[in-house]
Amino acid sequence: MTYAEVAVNSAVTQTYHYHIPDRLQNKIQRGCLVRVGFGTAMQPAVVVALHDDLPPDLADITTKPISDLLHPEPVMTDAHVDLALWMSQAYLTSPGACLWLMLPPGITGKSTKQIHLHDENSEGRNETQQKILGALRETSPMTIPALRDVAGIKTVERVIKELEDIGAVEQVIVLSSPAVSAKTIRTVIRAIPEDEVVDALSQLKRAPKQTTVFAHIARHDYPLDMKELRETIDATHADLNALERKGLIQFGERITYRDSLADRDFIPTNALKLTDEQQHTLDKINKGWAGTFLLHGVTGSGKTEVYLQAMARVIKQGRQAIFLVPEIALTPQTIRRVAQRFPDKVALVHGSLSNRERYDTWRRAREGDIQVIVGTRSALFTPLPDVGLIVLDEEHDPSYKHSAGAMQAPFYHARAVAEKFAQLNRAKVILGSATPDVGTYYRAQRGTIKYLHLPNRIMGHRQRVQKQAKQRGVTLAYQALTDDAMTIGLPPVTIVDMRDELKVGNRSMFSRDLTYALKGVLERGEQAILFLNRRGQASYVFCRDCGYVLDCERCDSPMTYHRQGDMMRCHHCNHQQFAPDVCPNCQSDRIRFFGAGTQQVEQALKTAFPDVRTVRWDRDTADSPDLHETILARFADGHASVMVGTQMIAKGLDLPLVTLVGVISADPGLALPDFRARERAFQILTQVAGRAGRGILGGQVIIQTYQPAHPSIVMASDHDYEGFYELEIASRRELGYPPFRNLGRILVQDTHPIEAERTIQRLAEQVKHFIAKHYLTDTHLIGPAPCYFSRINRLYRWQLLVRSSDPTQVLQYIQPRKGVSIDIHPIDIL
DNA sequence: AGCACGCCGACT
DNA sequence: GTCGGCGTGCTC
Repeated sequence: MTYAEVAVNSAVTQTYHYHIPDRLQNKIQRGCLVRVGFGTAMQPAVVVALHDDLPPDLADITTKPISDLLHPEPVMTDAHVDLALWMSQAYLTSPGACLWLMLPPGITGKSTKQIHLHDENSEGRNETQQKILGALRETSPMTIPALRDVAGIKTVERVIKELEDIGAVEQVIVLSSPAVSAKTIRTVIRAIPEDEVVDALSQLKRAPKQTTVFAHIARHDYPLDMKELRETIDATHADLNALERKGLIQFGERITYRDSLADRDFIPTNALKLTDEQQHTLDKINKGWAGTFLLHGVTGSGKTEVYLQAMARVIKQGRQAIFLVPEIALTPQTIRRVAQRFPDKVALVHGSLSNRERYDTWRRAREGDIQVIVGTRSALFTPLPDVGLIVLDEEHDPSYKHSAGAMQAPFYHARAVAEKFAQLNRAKVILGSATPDVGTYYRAQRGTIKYLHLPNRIMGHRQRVQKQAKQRGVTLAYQALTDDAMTIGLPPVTIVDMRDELKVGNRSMFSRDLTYALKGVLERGEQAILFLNRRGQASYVFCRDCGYVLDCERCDSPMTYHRQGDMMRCHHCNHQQFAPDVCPNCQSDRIRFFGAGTQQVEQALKTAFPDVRTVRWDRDTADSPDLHETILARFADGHASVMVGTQMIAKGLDLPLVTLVGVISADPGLALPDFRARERAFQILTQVAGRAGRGILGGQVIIQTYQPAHPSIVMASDHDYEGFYELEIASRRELGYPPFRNLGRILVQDTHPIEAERTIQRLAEQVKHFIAKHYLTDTHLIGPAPCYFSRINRLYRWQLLVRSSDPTQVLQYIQPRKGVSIDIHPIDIL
């Protein structure tokens, strides 16, 4: 093994070959972190393969040596290297960017270049040179960007090169040391055998303080933390140093981990008794088949208990499990549920951990100290040695996809990556949802993945339920599923046609039905949730009298209103027309409508019911896990009786006192120019509906809409997943959308509108050329057009969608460039 | 990401 | 002619 093939951490798409110097022979393995000279710089790199010989096309190249081994052991397993290389191909991203997903930030340090003043007396030959030398006489060394500011020109590197040639300056490349490392704690331990302790104590008589300290230390035969000794028995440095000098104690170090769960107490729980249905499901998962399962279970059907027991089994086999949840579902409730079942074996991984916490979790996982990871999509890359099971709860959730707006490739989907990783590890994947992604359900129908169904809602165990019922004086109307568990029907859903409300002169945002129901809830001292679908609140136009939505005549997708010029625009094909003054369908002039936010709903509620206590739960009021907990606790404790919120209230909350869920307006999300809009709307409405009536009090759901016949609304109100699926899959088949054809998206983001458009047009030409050259008759382009959200963060956005059996093939030659993102299988096309 | 190379327009 | 700006392509 004399050559190592490595990937550096930059935008380069290739890997490079280096020879292994003698001193590193047998030390370099696949997955090792090394340092190499790359171009003129020093770069950290990961070894992806070892070779006896160079590949033929490199035969006449003189290789550079591997400069250093940065970590004595490989920093990732074979499976992780394989996964990264697969992602690199599947998502058209450099191998380096994929490999670095598996490393904690800061582990490698950064390669920086510093310019030192070498000869004090040298003179610049022109103004620019003089400026640079002047600055360096003030402070040396300086970095290139700093000198660029000083000189006021962009190509400062050239001038520095000239100055280097005349010996005035010197360039030094530094690979800074890692920004994170293990934190150690100083410890002390008794240094003499136990039977000599009494003797030693008697010799310490003249030093009473030392006697106490040593007596304390001597009682333990394991290392004690110095800091703790100082706090508990008031031991000083002097005392300890003296004892050490006398050879009575020994100093040591212990690595400590910053554990984001450390200061929370979890009361261990045992596995719950499964219903027959759950048991059958678990048995199927535990059987031989290594692959993917779809666990389709309505809200409250006990999916989580199945996950936990499947995880327990894997852990018993000495392997590890990963439990992924959507971003907004990473609530204390969820974490507690898992952490209580596997005490001291769980770590939490998500995007807002500090670098230290991330590094420590990474280390602990590598060392086999962690059996279960709970976290969001990036938790997939935790370096567990032998993953046996990956669970994706709410697998349809869009936060599993890292979307292109984020700029940081690869734009992967955690579901696809989890399945690939499981395949490499011979592990299983459980995809759980009450409303599976249409593509996932399609695969289950075709038998590519195994389908498991939990159709019944469990209310709780008979004894607990009966006790509750007695306390509240409620008669039970539920049937027993087994001896222990009772099931409960899904709550009845009423669809309210808001056009009728207008006809009778009700212009408030609450229909008569919803007002009446709220009144009842408040009188009985129960609780209600009011849900507002704010996705796509951006200005679309529809008729408040007949529900008509203006669609593009070419694309059949809703058009967007732009205040500038009073224009309607299609964000698929860029077709424009004037905004109508009257509804083309019913001639009403009430055709513009812009929806309300949570504050307005809260206001309206207080106007209607002056005494009501409310909480608002949306991204504005809760942007950290702690705030989530506070808001939730306020509601769960009964301090408020109505919760007003957006998307996030739809997720896994178990609030038994909630007997009414009101959807203020189901319409906004339906009008988005996104082929997944119907699916998203169905999912969110179904989930919201599932929030009501989880306790003994029963419950009801009221959905307000201007489109009462819309399939997403009707099917959600019937809790009819299969019905919705049949309709949706037929439409996808007809229009050639996933899962029948695949999408690729080129997104251009630029501070300059014209520049953005020019770039996308140029890229579109390249793609068209490629399609023509290869006679790709099954490939179609949608756009280029401005994105629905045409400007985000001061960046103008244009996109081109490629619809094809293999978008990766079509887009593989697009040059990676700043501001251009390629997203394979995008979920976000707005 | 850097950095070299090469083309091009502006200025002396 | 020369200098600096800018686009393109390469780094084992």
